[in-house]
Amino acid sequence: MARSARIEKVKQQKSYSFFQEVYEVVKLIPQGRVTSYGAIARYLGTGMSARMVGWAMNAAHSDHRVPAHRVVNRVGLLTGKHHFATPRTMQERLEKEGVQIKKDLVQKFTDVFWDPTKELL
DNA sequence: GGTCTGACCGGCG
DNA sequence: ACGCCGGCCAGAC
Repeated sequence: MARSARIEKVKQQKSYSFFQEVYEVVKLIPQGRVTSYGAIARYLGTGMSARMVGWAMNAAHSDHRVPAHRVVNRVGLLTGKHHFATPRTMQERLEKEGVQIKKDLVQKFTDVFWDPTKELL
């Protein structure tokens, strides 16, 4: 097999498993709760690379089984709303689950926050 | 190769 | 919890 083809395969497998790990965690977020990119990153052991979790969400865009709207940034801001069908999709889905939002900010954030490192084993 | 850009985060003021 | 900064790392030029 050609060298470049092998590298491509490794990269695909790497990103595949990383995406899958992220998706599995996101799928476990209960309705009406939210978590943050950094919390997922810590849970997966990727530490400070929370950006990669956000990057993984871009790929999750196609997968409707992944409730990406339940992932916000560390202060409860809906930073990913522009990546949904419309800029209001994310907020509407959350409000339908009972999450209060004002000015793109999740209200009672500490109560609604779901930390995988604490809730999962 | 360098350089820039993010759905980010922790620390500091 | 506002604002800035340095760190993070994959992808696009």
